[in-house]
Amino acid sequence: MTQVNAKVTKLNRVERNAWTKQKIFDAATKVVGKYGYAEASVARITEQAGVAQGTFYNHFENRQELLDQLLPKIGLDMVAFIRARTGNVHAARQEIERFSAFFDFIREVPEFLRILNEAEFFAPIGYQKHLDNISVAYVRILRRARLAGAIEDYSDEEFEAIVHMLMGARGYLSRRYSYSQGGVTAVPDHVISAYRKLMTRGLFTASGDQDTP
Amino acid sequence: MTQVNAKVTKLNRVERNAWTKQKIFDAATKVVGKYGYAEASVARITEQAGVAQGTFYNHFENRQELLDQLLPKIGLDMVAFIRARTGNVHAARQEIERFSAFFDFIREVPEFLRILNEAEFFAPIGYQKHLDNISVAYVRILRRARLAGAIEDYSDEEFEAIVHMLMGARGYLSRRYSYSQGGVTAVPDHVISAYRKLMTRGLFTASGDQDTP
Amino acid sequence: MTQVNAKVTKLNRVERNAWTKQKIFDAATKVVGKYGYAEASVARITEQAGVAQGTFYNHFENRQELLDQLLPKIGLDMVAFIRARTGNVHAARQEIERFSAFFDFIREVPEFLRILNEAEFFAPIGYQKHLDNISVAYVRILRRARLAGAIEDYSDEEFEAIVHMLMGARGYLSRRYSYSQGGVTAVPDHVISAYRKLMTRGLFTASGDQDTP
Amino acid sequence: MTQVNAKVTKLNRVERNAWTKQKIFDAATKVVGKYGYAEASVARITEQAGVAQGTFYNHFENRQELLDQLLPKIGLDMVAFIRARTGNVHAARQEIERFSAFFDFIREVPEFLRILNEAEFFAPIGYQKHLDNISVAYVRILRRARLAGAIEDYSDEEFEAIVHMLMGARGYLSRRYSYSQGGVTAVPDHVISAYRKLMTRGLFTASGDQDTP
DNA sequence: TATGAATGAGGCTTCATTCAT
DNA sequence: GATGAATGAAGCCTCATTCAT
Repeated sequence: MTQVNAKVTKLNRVERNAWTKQKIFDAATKVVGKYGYAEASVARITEQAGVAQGTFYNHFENRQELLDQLLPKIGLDMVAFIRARTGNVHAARQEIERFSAFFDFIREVPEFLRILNEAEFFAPIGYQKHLDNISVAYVRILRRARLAGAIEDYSDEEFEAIVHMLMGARGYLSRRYSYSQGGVTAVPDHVISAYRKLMTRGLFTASGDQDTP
Repeated sequence: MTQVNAKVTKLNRVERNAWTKQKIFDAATKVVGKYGYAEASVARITEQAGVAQGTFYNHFENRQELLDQLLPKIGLDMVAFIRARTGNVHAARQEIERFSAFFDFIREVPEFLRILNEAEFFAPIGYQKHLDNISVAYVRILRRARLAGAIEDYSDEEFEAIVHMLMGARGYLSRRYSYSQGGVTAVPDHVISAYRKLMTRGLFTASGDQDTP
Repeated sequence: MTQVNAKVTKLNRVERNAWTKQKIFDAATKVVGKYGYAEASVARITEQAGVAQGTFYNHFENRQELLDQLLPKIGLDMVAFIRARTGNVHAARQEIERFSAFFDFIREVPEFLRILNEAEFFAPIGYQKHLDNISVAYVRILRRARLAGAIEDYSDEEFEAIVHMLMGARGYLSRRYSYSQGGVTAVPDHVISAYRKLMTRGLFTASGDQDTP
Repeated sequence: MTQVNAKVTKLNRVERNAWTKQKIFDAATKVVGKYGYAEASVARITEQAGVAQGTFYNHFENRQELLDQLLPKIGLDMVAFIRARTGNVHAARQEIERFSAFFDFIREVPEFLRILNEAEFFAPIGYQKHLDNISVAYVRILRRARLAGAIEDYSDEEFEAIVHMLMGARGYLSRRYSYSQGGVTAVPDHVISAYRKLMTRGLFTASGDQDTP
């Protein structure tokens, strides 16, 4: 929602063009964030943007194209946000920080949650793009941790699975704890601590369970 | 999809009634599984069921009511399925079995995945009911494992968070690995092994990370 | 709403039949009175009567037939009611009494108002029958008053027109003043007095207006 | 039914817009006049208007909104029509003229009758608006007549009641005498004369009836 | 490029009536 | 005669998209 220019002063053709498109983008973010994809009709979006319905089709092939661009765009903002909040500490600590920062971002951009959650079904292309963005970056982080000795005995393939688990858990928890009527609430401490424990010791004690049966 | 009777032999009124409702249920399962809730119009469902559109409203108040009944119904089938596949072994091993059995069930009832995934947005009431069904049972299992000494140092609140994480991870992975055009594929071994490791040792080594900073 | 028998003791075939039909009648009176003809679906009426939908068609050719029987039936109750309230006084006084009694009846049978008012459009056949019932009786009354010298210089044809005017005025006023949420209110005194004046002196003074121009 | 332009020559956007709305209005007038409100489906109206069903909703929020605008619109035409036909004569004579002119208008705009009569139930908002339009004007006329000495001894409250009676009688009579299959017939002379007598002398002779009993 | 009215397919739901039991 | 599930036509409304201005 990078509002380019609150006051239109003197824009050339190209700028006016981009400015209109941006208005539509911002409107879509608000509308989808508030009502969800299903209720995000072109009429509603253009009304919110303050342009005519026809204008929409000068900037997007169709409704779906816009919807599919929404999540990846904001998703990158999220990556930047989380990276900025991650200190230079031990890998396990970093992961907890990322976990927390994720929830902070949701509070910062409340629309994100709904846009993310519903995207899988309403904007599958955009969703896939977002997933790739995130998971590639995440696996890289885990590899680096392994090099540093903070992770042992996980293969690259297993990393990928782990990343998906973490993303899944995260998404799930965010839906469970972060929705609140009107605003977004913090995640309770016990969720954080459970996450830390799971990350550092696993759930079960080793006794009585051997890896190879 | 408990097809009561493939051939109508001689049913009394009550049975015919139930049979019709079941036909609608089965049809809905197929339609939602194939096209998703959003495309599951009453017209499509009744056509698939082989009844008139009006008949639908003799059995359900409205479209939403049916959609909200779909997941909890199949969800209980799933619980039974998983329970039947869980041996009397150490708690950690059991959890892995459950994890695997979940994916087996998806192959058994391929519609379940989509019905589950989309329910959160399209059938929120049914989704909540399903969630409660599952998470209550799950927390009980974890508590028992704690009593048996297989889990240490997790509080009840943390259990709840863990359950949500596990459910989230599971759902996510199922979407990632189980969709295939037309059919459903098995989950790769490295996903299982990654899961086992996460459960039994956590992700990170303890060195360099203290619980209290 | 002549509830034949509160307790069903021992009825033969014919009596049971009449009893069922009466139940449907009473139910229709309540339903139309409360919701209007448009909302008086067969389903609603039979539900209120406590019989199955199919039963309805054992007693009435179709929905319309019932609706058309409703008003004439209650209309005759009204005539009887008004007659019972009309004293043996001068014709003009009698007319005022009838006018008042009409509004009393509405309070006695609150369903009547709606059944009467909407009948013109939803049960035209029944409406016409009711109209004939009433207007024939009314003209007879006026004739008698003319014989007695209480009315002068009105022809039979003009009587008919007057009756229609009186009925029209009455119906209109009843709608204007008698509806109240839930119950029925009395008609204000000034309406009664305006009516009396109109009946006994007309609206305009004679000065300056000759009958023949 | 102010047909702006039978042939579309060269209209700008605003004009085209108004023109379409007018087409829908005219169509609705015809359809309601012919079939009544209950049968005036959006499909029928738009078909008659020669536009798509969806177009309807570009000009009216919903079906009811149009229906509620219909009567007040034509009602004002009627007021103008009647006023144009009312000469500068004695008040009583004027009232007779209005009475006659009302029936003339019905012959001029045959749809009006049905639109007026059914409005009370099918377009209550529009009906109320129309009523207010008319009755306010009517009471004003009566007051002026009282000032001029043409009416004596009626209070303002009684005026209001009288107006309602007159409107009721008029409506009733119009339904009784003006409907004819296909066309509209004139009102018989004896109705007019009965009306005049009622207005100028009342119905009953004074003898034997005192105002205070 | 911006506009916004026009389009028409498609969705959900209601309801009078039929008919097998 | 009573039942009530089944039927299918019809109604209102939404909405993505097109197109003339």
